[in-house]
Amino acid sequence: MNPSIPPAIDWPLLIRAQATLASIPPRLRDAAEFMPIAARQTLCRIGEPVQHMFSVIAGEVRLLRRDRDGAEIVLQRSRGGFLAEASLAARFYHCDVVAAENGGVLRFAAEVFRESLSEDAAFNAAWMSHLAREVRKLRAQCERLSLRGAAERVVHYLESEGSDGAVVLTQSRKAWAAELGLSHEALYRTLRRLQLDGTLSIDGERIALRRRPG
Amino acid sequence: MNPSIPPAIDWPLLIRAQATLASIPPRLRDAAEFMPIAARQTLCRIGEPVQHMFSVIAGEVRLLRRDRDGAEIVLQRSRGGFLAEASLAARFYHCDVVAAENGGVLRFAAEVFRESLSEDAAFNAAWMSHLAREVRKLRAQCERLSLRGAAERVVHYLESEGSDGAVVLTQSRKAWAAELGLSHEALYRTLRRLQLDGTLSIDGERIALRRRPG
DNA sequence: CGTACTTTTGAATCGCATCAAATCTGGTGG
DNA sequence: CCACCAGATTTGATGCGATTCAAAAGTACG
Repeated sequence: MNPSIPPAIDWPLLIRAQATLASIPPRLRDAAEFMPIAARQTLCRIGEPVQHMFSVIAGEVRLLRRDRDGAEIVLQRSRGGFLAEASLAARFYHCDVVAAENGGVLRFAAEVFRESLSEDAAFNAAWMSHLAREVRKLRAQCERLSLRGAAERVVHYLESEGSDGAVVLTQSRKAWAAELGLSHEALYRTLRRLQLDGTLSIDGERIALRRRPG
Repeated sequence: MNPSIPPAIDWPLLIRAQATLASIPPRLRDAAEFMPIAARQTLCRIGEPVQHMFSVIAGEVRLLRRDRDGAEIVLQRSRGGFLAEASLAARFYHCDVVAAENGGVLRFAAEVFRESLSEDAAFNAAWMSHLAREVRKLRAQCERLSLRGAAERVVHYLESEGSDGAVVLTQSRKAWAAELGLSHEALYRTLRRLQLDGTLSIDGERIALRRRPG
């Protein structure tokens, strides 16, 4: 909510704030740099050699690719924690990494990061389960995009991404529509329809699945 | 191509045959069991406690989930190497694992597998890059499913999964259609159209993107 | 206070899903 | 070896739902 750049950095606070960061070994932590970022700022581009890993501290950062028409496709959104995890094992970035709003990231040298993974068992384990979580999330996303109708995708999203069938959107509905593989008009109409037929309860940014009477 | 069950197992051969298997530590290798599998055989079900990791040696094994209509959604296909990697970090399977054809898998006790990962650095590194590859693959799949038209998905598949724009299908076109999020009829018609307009060259199971004269 | 973007609704169009049905294929058992 | 069967492949007709184009109203931000 506060897009301004922190004047001084409370490291322990920042680092304790996120699960994976909590297990970062001291050596890697000391080698990290805080980087304020502005909306639309590009952190790295597809094809560039991998030199850094990023962890989002504030704001939102996205992994983007573009189709041949130049239309953006969002591959990942992060509002906290690491992103572009797969690039650690690659030589070149396979996506653009772009800030969606003002905020800040921690920047780690890829080389030091890799060394830390092999030296610190706890960090290694945390990273591995982080990757596994990412795999599960992506599988859920693929499953959702395989569904035919707009309504089915919305419900699937609430069931798999929400807690107890409810989510508080952290993005515009337009952006949500893109994530669901729908036009924004289709999403608006679907939400309206699901609200009217009693499937959903919508209160501002909070969208919840109503328990079926059956 | 040979779905019959090997009478005796040439371990070194099998294990050297696959990249990730090559770095399996001796202890884990010795604890592995070869398991012949028949088409449609279920290796594990969603919700069951995770007790084994599987590596496909012959045939094809799939990760499935079902929507509420009971229609299958294929989350992963493997014709060699590990699958359901994310389950290693989980307590319960989050998908069904089912053989698509006759073949065989190696079965590893999950507990021993986890211990080996923490004890053997080379194996750990191989597993990590395996996970990273999976993440990239899934992102490509999501990107593909976000594309509007059938033709665009086919072309994207050839560009991202094929070598130099060409693939040799290892599955039926019907199954491919499901993977692309299309009905099989739509895929047949799209292939036909792309072949006629010169975008594709199709020769049995080999499907290749023709170089544009532009 | 203006500008850019999101949200919302309407109307027309198009592509894909769906249903139907014929042909082809590989594998099974008699 | 052939008849048979299940599933894959292929083509046609139809309808629906999502996209697209258009435009108005609402909202955030400098």
